[in-house]
Amino acid sequence: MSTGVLSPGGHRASSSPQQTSSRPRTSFLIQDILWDGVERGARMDQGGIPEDGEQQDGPGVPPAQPHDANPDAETPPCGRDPPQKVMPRTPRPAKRSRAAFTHSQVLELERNFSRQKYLSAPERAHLAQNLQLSETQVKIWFQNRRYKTKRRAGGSGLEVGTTHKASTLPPAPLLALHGAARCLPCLCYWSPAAW
DNA sequence: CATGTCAAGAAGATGA
DNA sequence: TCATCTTCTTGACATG
Repeated sequence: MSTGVLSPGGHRASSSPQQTSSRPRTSFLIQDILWDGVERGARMDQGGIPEDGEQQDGPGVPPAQPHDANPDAETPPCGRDPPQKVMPRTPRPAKRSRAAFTHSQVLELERNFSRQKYLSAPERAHLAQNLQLSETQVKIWFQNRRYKTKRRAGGSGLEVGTTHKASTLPPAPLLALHGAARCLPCLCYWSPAAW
């Protein structure tokens, strides 16, 4: 990877249909990870979201202190951001938590994504730093975003809405939405169905 | 309660 | 060998 964007063709496992043989989903691994989450459970009460030790990039241990850890996180006007859902406090071993990125974080991510679908390591690092997220989170976010885009747009033309019915949207207007989001505060939660 | 979304986990594939 | 990719699944949440 030199500088610049990783060309999608650079890596990419083409479109090899992976034998989706019933993979033995390993829930235990998650628990394993959350193992120490038990301790974290205490912390979870605070924000509802645990923190994980950041690791360079290693999959497995999710990083970060996203969401509310972001000073940038202005209370979203109408988003689903509010990470502090009054959690009844779970006595049980901390479950896998779902980090909710803040409005501004998502905005920035989206903005970057609309410019480049692939980030180089330096770019990712920079973005992560800017957003106060871990590189892993940024990486995962881009992965998920690409996949989602593909699925949604992918349906475009072909089996639209085989699985989803949200196929009714134009595949691209990320930027357009961004602009709109800036103008319309309530778009902060760009109706998910509209992606 | 059913369904959808999201972030992340995991398996397999690939290029350097 | 490693990092990253794609794809699918899982688990937590949100909403109708």
